[in-house]
Amino acid sequence: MDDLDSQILSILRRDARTPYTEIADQVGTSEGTVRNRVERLVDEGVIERFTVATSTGNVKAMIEVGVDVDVDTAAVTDHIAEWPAVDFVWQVSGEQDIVVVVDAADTGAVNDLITQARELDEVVSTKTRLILDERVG
Amino acid sequence: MDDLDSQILSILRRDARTPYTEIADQVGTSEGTVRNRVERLVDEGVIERFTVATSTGNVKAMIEVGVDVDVDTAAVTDHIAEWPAVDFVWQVSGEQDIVVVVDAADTGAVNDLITQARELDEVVSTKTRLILDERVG
DNA sequence: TTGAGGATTACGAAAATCGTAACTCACCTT
DNA sequence: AAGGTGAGTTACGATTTTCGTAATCCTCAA
Repeated sequence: MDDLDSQILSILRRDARTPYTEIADQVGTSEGTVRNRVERLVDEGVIERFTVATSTGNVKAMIEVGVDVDVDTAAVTDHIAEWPAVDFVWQVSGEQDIVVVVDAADTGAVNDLITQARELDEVVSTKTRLILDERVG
Repeated sequence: MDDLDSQILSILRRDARTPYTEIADQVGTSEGTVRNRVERLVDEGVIERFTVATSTGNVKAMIEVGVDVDVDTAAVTDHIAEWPAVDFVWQVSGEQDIVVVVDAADTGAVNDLITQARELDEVVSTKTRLILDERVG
């Protein structure tokens, strides 16, 4: 993972369909080198997979969830990850324990998810933030 | 968004680099149709972008950033998005204004980013949470 | 200096993409 | 019913990208 790898990754993160030839031009090397490096990054698992970010709706939000101290946080995390419209579920350090990133059809759907979370016995608090805008690094 | 679109999306989610020709074979149509539909899905915003899921096997964190009231939050957001190791930058509602999701080499690199953020004139506060575990929905 | 191993480049063949024109088909209008 | 319209699909040649492989370059160590 040197500087060249990082540059390639940052281009692919923005658009994973950028041709090797164009990446090569941008980072100042040859198509073959880009190809070799991308293959290596995939082998090493640095690139997990090529995918599409879909937005079924248009409201994104972060829901911070607090759970009881004696709860199996990982189990709750797994459970929530199964819900529709959920992009990520993170176990985090800090006041709350779980952060759920959702991409819902509308604010109503976000609200449904919050309600659903609050109804879990393990959950003691939620705090929601709408994501107003997103930039990709 | 009919059934054909869904099939195409599900193939792209699995591997966004699947050629149109192969998708066409799998869903029983022509390359041109797949191409038209993917283009339409992109135009409609259903497909936000083609990207790579990376796991540098390292330290992920959420950095919540508060900025001064009279600051152009969007400009700060754009600026931070350029930093290395930054996955997303979100403008959010709530106490803080910006959430930066980073995937850094180690805790030291996370710390560097926090320092870098605090050094911006516009930034008045930061709060960091390590992401201990991630599930995808 | 010499050799080895890994990374990079070069290049032709194969494959995919792209632009565009022709075609199909459902739906309207008269 | 005939004719027209427009969205979606197919066809196909030109262009671009990918892919396999061989040659070259570089660095390090013996």
